[in-house]
This record gives sequence, structure tokens and C-alpha cells, in this order.
Amino acid sequence: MLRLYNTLTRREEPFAPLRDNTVRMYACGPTVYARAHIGNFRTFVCVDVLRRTLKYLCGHAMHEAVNYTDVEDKTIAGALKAGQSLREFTDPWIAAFREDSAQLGIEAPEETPRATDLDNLTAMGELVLALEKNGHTYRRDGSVYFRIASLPDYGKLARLDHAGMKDGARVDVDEYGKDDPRDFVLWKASKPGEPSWDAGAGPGRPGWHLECSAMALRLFGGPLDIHAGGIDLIFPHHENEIAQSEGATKQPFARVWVHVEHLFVENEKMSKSLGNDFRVADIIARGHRASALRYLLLSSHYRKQLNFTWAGMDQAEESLRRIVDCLARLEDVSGGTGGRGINGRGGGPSSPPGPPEPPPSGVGGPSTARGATIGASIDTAQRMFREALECDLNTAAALAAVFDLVRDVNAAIDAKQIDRDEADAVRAAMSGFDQVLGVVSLRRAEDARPPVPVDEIERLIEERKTARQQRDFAAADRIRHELADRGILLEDNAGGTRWKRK
RNA sequence: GGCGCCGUCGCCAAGUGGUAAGGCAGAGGUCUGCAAAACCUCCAUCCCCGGUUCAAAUCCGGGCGGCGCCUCCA
Repeated sequence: MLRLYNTLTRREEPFAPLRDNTVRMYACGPTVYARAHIGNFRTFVCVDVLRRTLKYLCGHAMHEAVNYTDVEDKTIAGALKAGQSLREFTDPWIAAFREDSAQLGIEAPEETPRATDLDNLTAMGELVLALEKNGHTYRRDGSVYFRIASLPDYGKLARLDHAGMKDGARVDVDEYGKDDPRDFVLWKASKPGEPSWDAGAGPGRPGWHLECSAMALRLFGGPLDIHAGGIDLIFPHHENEIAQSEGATKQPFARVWVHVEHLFVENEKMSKSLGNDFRVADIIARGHRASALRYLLLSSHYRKQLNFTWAGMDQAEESLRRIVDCLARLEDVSGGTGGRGINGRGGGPSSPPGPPEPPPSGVGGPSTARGATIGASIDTAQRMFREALECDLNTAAALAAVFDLVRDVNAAIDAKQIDRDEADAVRAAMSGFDQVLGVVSLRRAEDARPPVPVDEIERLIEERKTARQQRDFAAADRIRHELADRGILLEDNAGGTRWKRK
């Protein structure tokens, strides 16, 4: 059973959805005023792994929402500056986010609500009115505020001791004035030139916590199973979401809170002023692949700070290559794709969605070089893989299980101690692993678009084959070097020559 | 000032009481037209000091070092 660390209780807890095997999960999405950076994507990749674990490893149905925050100070300022409407300004950033998400192999959530959608604004208005009715609000100069003192539970997520706050730790003093500095605005009176809606609470616009509560409650109704986001959102964003939601509905908002630690870049916090707030496009421009970035993001635990470095990208690239190369060797054993590209056809996930099936029984067969059978190696790897992920998504340990299998399989292939059925069984297991990790399939999608057309690669391989048969090694090497310069590597094996992207 | 986290091989990174996973890099060997890929072998006693225990990287205390939140931020 999956165990997740719950920020609310500060403990690891067994997880099961509350109702009908469907996980209701909400993750705070991007504010769409600029292109999301790799730190943002660390969170979204980790949330994606959580989603895939719940779906493929645990066999739950998913109902997940990741929102787009398209109305708050930065989007409004950006739109004003660009002389565009809010929608005109935010549309391209949403498109960019979707593009980068796809590049990183993030599965599309079932719901991607947008704060300014009419349904959502309506829900926000209703939420404010409900809070008003329950005595949690007060109005001042056209704005509606949440009164923290009205909710004894306030602060249970962040556990901040306000009595001991440092003088220097500023408490926001809003220009409208509040009864308590910690009170926050629910519905903000718009200034001239700012977008304004009247959703029931008077003309204005939502405060920056309201949307998430409103959208989550609208989409999921009752208590969410999981609410996720970056660690910086614990306070005040998530704390205030709880206040709004529970103040209005008088029932628990979310059962489990999952927070992803921050990404650092070369030992420094990311910031625009340092110029280290890299985007996915920057990684690609440096000659790296999105699949390697995803791998890097999975190589450490989501609750630990991860230090992004270019050396780390290189290492991730090589590590991932080891897995992919092993799969290519297996395809040779399986037959049908031998001599083709590593990205060959015929790969495809062979496990159906749902919890991975137990390893094929009776796959016993001959021993590997290490004395274990392939069937036993698969069995062990699947067990270790599952145990690792069930332990609060220990992706680093899960990867180790994959590499253990890779080593056993490579040894068996060298010793010619693996038959077609066993190779197929390994490939099925690997494809089950990748349903959760999502990194091999991503690499293959990249390889399907090599820098040199596949037809040309295959023609050159044929040419080189002829040259080699005539022992014209100079010509053969020339072809390989030329392809290498264009980003394609050739490898000669017993079964022929195969190519892969650099 | 309050709350909290972290310090494991050159690099990345698991392991939270039972005697140090995995990856990258490196050294030697096998295979090989070459080049790769692959395999085999080698490569750490866990920041320091004290304590608890039959047993500690893992628990407790004290240092040293790094970081986060308390303010917009994934």
C-alpha cells in the first residue's frame, strides 16, 4: 500500500481514496504570466509521478485537476503593459506550459480549470457568500476579507507561531487596511483599468487564494484525497485555501497535503536576477534532452532539495542511456526489430493500464551469469520497484531496482542465456516501470524525430555495410563519423548495425 | 527572533538500530577491423565530539557547516 508524507500531520500515512477507488487530486498550477522554469516543472513532474503511481501501480482511477491562475497582480500588470486583454496575454503562456509539459512527458490531468472561466468565477462568488453567511468575513472599501480570528483551526497546516515572529519578518500591510494583519482578501475591489467581474460579492476580482478553493470544491465536491504543490505554497496559499474551504463548507478540505521541495541551480536559489531560472527550452538549447531532465528530476526524492547542475544533466543523460541501450539489446533478442534503430517500432507498452501483472510464471529458464534466472530477476525488480514507490515515492530507489534488472539482463544476453520469451517478459516489466517513470517512452518519442531522416540513416547503414564487407574500413568509418557529426551514433553488433541519437 | 530541514565514495543518490543500494566518472581485464555497447574485477564505514545499546550512518546530547519558511514565489 502506498504511503505518503502528509504535511498536515507531518507523518507518513497509508493512502487510499475516500470514495469508489477514484483519487480526487488537486495541484496548484502555474501563474501564467511568463514561461514556467525548471523549478516549476520539478513540482509538476513529481506530481505526475504521484499521479502515475496512483493510476498504474496502485490501480486507482484518477480525477486530477491542475489549474491555470490567469488573474492576479502579475497577469493583470502584464496584460496592461502589453495593451492586451487578460485572455490575450495569458493564452500564449498556457500554450507554452502545455508544450513544455508534453516535452517532459507529463500526462494531461482530467481537468485544467482556468480561474477566469465563468463557472469558476461563479463558484468563487458563491464561496465568498457562503463565508459571509458563516461569519468569516468583513467588508472594507468594496473588498471582502477573511477574518482569521473567526477560524480557531487557522494555521494548522503551516504551524506558524505568530507570537514569535521576527520583527524583520514582515506582515503584509494592505493598502485597504485590515482588522488583523494576517487577514487576507477574498474578493478585491478593482482599481480603474483592472478587469472586474460581479460574481455575487460585488464588482471586483478574486484574491489570489480564492480560485483554488472554489475550483477544487466545484470539481470535486467533498474532501479532496490529495492536494499538492510546491513547498513554498504551504504558507500562505494552502493555509488560506483551507481557511476558505473549511470556513464555507464546514468539512475538511483535503485529507493529504503533498509538497515538493525546491530546485536549486548550481547551489543557488533560482531567481531572475541571477539569470539561472532556466526554462525547458534553455535545456534543449544546451544540447540536452527533455527526457534527461525528467530523469534528473526523478533521481532524487521529492522532499529533498535538488541541486540542478549541468554536470548532473550529463550524468542523467548517460544513466538514461544505459536503460535505453539495454532495451535495444532486448529487442534484438526478441527479434523483429534487430538492426533497426534503438527507437524501433514494435516496442510499445505491452502491459495494459492497471497494476502491473505479476511476472509471467514459469519463465524460469536457464541461469543468468549471476546464477539467478531472468524470471527471478524480473520478480525481484518488480518487488523492489513497487516497494520503493510505495514508500513515499522513493523514485531514486525505484531506479536502482531498474538498474539491477538491467545488469542481470545484460549479463544474460552476453552469456546467450536468455530466450525470446524471457526477453519479452523483461520488456513487459520495463514497460510497466516506465508507465510510472515515463522516461523511456519520452526518450523514444524524441528518437522518433532524429536529426537525420530515418530513411537516410538506413541508406547510409546499408552503404557502410557494403563497404565493410569489402573491407573498405576507411569508407565505413567515414560514414560513421559523418553521421556522428550530425548527431547519430552507429553501433555494430552480431545482429547488425543499429543507430541511436547522440 | 520563532519554526523546520540537511551534511553518506571524485560527482549524483538510496538506506532511519543489525553490520553501507544504484547511477555517472575512474583503474585493470574480456570481447572487438575500428569505435561503441556489454560483462567481470577494483574503488566509502557514513561532518566532528560524547552518550545509549550486544549492535548506530541510522537513537540522544553538544559542536561545526549548508539551507528553507515566517513576504510574491513551484
